[in-house]
Amino acid sequence: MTNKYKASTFICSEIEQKIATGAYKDGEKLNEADLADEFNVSRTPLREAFQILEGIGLVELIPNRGAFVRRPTMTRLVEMFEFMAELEAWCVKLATRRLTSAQQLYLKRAASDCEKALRAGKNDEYYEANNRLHGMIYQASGNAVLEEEAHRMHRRLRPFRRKQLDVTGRLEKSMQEHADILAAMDEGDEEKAADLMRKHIYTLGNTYDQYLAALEEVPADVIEL
Amino acid sequence: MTNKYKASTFICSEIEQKIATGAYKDGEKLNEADLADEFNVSRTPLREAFQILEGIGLVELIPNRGAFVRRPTMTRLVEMFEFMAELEAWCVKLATRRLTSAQQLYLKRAASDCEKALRAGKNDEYYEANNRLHGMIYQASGNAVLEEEAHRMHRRLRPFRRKQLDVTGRLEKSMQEHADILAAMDEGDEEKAADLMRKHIYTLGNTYDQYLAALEEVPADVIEL
DNA sequence: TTTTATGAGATTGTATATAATCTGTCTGAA
DNA sequence: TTCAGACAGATTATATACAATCTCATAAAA
Repeated sequence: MTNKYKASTFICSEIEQKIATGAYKDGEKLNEADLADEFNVSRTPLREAFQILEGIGLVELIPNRGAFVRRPTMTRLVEMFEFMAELEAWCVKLATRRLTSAQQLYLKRAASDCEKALRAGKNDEYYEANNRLHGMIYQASGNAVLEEEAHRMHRRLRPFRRKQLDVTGRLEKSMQEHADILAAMDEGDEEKAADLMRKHIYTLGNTYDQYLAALEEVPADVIEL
Repeated sequence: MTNKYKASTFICSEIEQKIATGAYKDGEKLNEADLADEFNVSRTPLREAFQILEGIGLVELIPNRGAFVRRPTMTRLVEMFEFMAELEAWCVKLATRRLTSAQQLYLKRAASDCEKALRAGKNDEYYEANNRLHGMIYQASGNAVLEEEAHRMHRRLRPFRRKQLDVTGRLEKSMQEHADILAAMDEGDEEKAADLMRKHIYTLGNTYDQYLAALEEVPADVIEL
């Protein structure tokens, strides 16, 4: 392995990508020996990667049978976004009640960083600032379990996102949505804030649906929110 | 291993129990070689068990450092119940809209089985029927991702439950709550049904809190709902 | 023909061996 | 003393060896 990280981590993200892009088809069996060969590692780290992938839901592990690709269908992907939307809406609702002034400041800075990055056309920075914004909302919910689950779900959706492309000015709209959510939080209107967040996240699923419903295969990724 | 199952599965539930009961203390390091010795297996299935436990959140895996017990604090346990309550409330809300008559029938039967088991004092049967009831509500939500996450969270809470004991007639109250939830669903009042379910689950956390807040240590388990 | 046995080959599960990394202690220089 | 470097022991990560299980084709029996 050229990478300094644990081999299993690397392998995991590689396979994750291959499943997301469709290089590995749904239901396909992943043979340990073959893949170990392909990645130039032994079966041990590979099996570890399988277990992680099972946790992400991209692989099904059947005892004494092996690992099988479980690629989300269009329907399932929409359900994942629906679930994520609800989680984030709940985070916002709780955060609105419990937000400290320090957290509030942090959120505004993250939002402003998003805007700067967008104007500068720096997608990586936008991505990072956006993560900071959402991450702080998870944290500000004050429920550490909810926070973790939100992060986990976000991570599960990651391979189905696209960092690079801004389709139909979605990013511009996202900026406005961020602002609206923060405004509603400032007003202390938790229902409104939650509702806006739900739509903000769920729009992704819909946009996705709208563009790609006709396609048989689930495409590789989704625009970033 | 005397068991016919995969060793890792067995080991996993053993360690799970030991963490829940406090035999392994929070933050304690789990040494691979020692535990392998203790369970009379090699380190391989043990490492697998660690990974599963990490997914359940009972262990933290630090690369090149090892596995460390992460036993939920009282606060965290309450947060877990809070999260579960919200998940189930959402399930009920969606289920109320989408319930088929077959599913409705299934629910009523499960509820009635709960009652029979309770009267007969058969705790195992109550447990099973109760699971059927809740499981069907997850399924009837129509969102497979939500359904899975509800099951996952239920499983995570399992080691902290107690199947045997009915404290302060909690089970009797649970029966009534089941009936009320189903009634609200029949009426098509999704908000009411969701609210009742939220309280039904969350009561556990509160009951727990009420009884055991004074204790320093998180006790082994919680009454069944 | 259909069904059940059986065995070889393939594949997964577990054990063990080797490599890489960490931890803590010691030394010696500033 | 205090701190960087280095070495030894311990521990984890990975590779390989061995055991258990499954798959599937073949063949014998109903």
